[in-house]
Amino acid sequence: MRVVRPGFVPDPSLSREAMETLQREIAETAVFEDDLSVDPETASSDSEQTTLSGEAASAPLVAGVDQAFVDDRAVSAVVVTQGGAVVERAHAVERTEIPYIPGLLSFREGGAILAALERLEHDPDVLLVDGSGRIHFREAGLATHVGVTVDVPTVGVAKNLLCGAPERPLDGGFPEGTRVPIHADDAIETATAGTHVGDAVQTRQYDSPNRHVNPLIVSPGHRVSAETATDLVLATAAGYKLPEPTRLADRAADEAKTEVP
DNA sequence: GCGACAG
DNA sequence: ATCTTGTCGC
Repeated sequence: MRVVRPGFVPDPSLSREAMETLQREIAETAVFEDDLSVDPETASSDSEQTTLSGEAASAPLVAGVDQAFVDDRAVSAVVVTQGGAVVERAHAVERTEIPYIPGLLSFREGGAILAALERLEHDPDVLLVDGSGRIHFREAGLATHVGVTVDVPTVGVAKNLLCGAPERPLDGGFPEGTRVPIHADDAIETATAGTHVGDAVQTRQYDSPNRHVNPLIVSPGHRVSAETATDLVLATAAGYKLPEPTRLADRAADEAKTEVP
């Protein structure tokens, strides 16, 4: 897949000020409503499906994107899946020009991700990106930045909350399938306080008391609503905390990392 | 000045 | 994210 909005390609040489200005522009362009060809119910694990009319329908292409690092190099891996099966894998290695700065992650990792996406022969119907989407100070997290730049539906899947107010405390975890709404707070300067910007999602939980799994933080990246973003994550999770496409991309990045000079 | 902060 | 063995718990 290709860049559709060249002006949004993350440029690490920009000043912090310019980066933030670009993010506000990206947020205005982003669509936090459903505009995708994926039905979460058919996104899970049985590859070929059948429609009500008996027509053969192929499951949507759901891709996972994740990065690994080796010194000043970022390795971005993309794994495209369809009904749980791997359709294609691609990865790219790019130098990181700036350090990790909360709120500006896309300017550090975005370039490598776009490079990996451009090597894909199949265009995913939706991308699960590691990190935040709309749950961001200017509603332009990594998932949103990437989604808007290539104009593909994206979902942000993070392990920690960047900002925003959970409807209930997230400590201790919840039963599997639980979703706790996260609302915009003062830290999210571009949204009206109270706006539903994402969910804490419990994709997995231990049976007994003592130990517990923390929920994932899911938010819309682009062309996906908060509800659908969570539906997709729950539908593609298969017994583990991370959704399958993300887990696959995770280890693909680690493998690729091994072969980096 | 203090706090808060994805990967 | 990354550096890393054992260890606690199911």
